[in-house]
Amino acid sequence: MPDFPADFFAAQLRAAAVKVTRPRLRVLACLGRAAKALTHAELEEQFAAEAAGTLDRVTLYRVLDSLLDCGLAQRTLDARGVYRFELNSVRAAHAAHAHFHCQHCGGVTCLEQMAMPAACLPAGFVARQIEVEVRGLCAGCAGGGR
Amino acid sequence: MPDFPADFFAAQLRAAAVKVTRPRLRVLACLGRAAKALTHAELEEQFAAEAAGTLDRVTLYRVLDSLLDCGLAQRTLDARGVYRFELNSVRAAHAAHAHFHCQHCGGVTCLEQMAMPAACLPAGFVARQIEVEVRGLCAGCAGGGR
DNA sequence: GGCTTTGTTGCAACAAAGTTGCATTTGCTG
DNA sequence: CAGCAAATGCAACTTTGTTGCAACAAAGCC
Repeated sequence: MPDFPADFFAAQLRAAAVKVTRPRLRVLACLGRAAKALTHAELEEQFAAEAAGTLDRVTLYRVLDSLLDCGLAQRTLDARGVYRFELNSVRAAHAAHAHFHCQHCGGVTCLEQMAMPAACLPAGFVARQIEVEVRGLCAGCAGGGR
Repeated sequence: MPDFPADFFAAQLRAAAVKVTRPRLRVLACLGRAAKALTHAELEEQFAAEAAGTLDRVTLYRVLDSLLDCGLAQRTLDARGVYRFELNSVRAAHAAHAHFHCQHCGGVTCLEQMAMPAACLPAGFVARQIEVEVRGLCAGCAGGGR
């Protein structure tokens, strides 16, 4: 995860013609610090632990929406059907390789060595990202469990 | 979509050592009839329209769970993060090719001509299915909108 | 710097999707 | 056909996400 300079996020917000507010900066900082994409609930927890105090549920949803709108963050669904939010810059690195999803323990493993297919689309279609997910059993669950 | 013989589903349930009940048969018949994977809400609607009368929300959830357990159905998340249920036999055909997901209109297109990658896993991992999703803009949205 | 405007925040209430507990009914087995 | 375990239906609840609205604050203007 890259380390972000102090005023980095504020500059990004200004560049996107979006107001620079404390909640937005807090969310960006938190997402920048996180190793993984976070759910709304996880973000809320983080803020509750911070000295700056809790952040309203709805505000958090709306902040995240605004970050999606201006292209700073992206949203994906996890295995439970819950949205996870991630800085776009961080996400780009993860889109580049396949992921393994264990159907038993739910764990996710990066498959960096696996070849990604080339997009082969009908005329007029534009590809922005390709996601490959392999499902099955991880070493731990295949050996012992189920 | 294949056409299922009269007693087909009952036989499948018996084979899976699961009790043959009216709700389960209704759900299987409905899924067998459907062209696409259905959500819980869509199934409920279908049943409300049927002469046999409505099916309890919770019962429907539990019936679907039991069908997942015994391997007759599968569950995936749609773009909204809602579960969609599908007969396993129908689904197998769809897992074999990549899908295109339009980020603008939300439409899904089958990419039958696109090559699927081979799974390349760490030792001990077992692959059961590979899913490839290309995201971007479909012909309609790339041309006109956004 | 103070003022205005417009977008943002926080609160309350709501909606959709899914889960849990429990009493009753139903399918299967002997 | 009697008994039992499993399945059903009902009510209540949890989690996740959304909408409406009044109070507030950031950015621009004088």
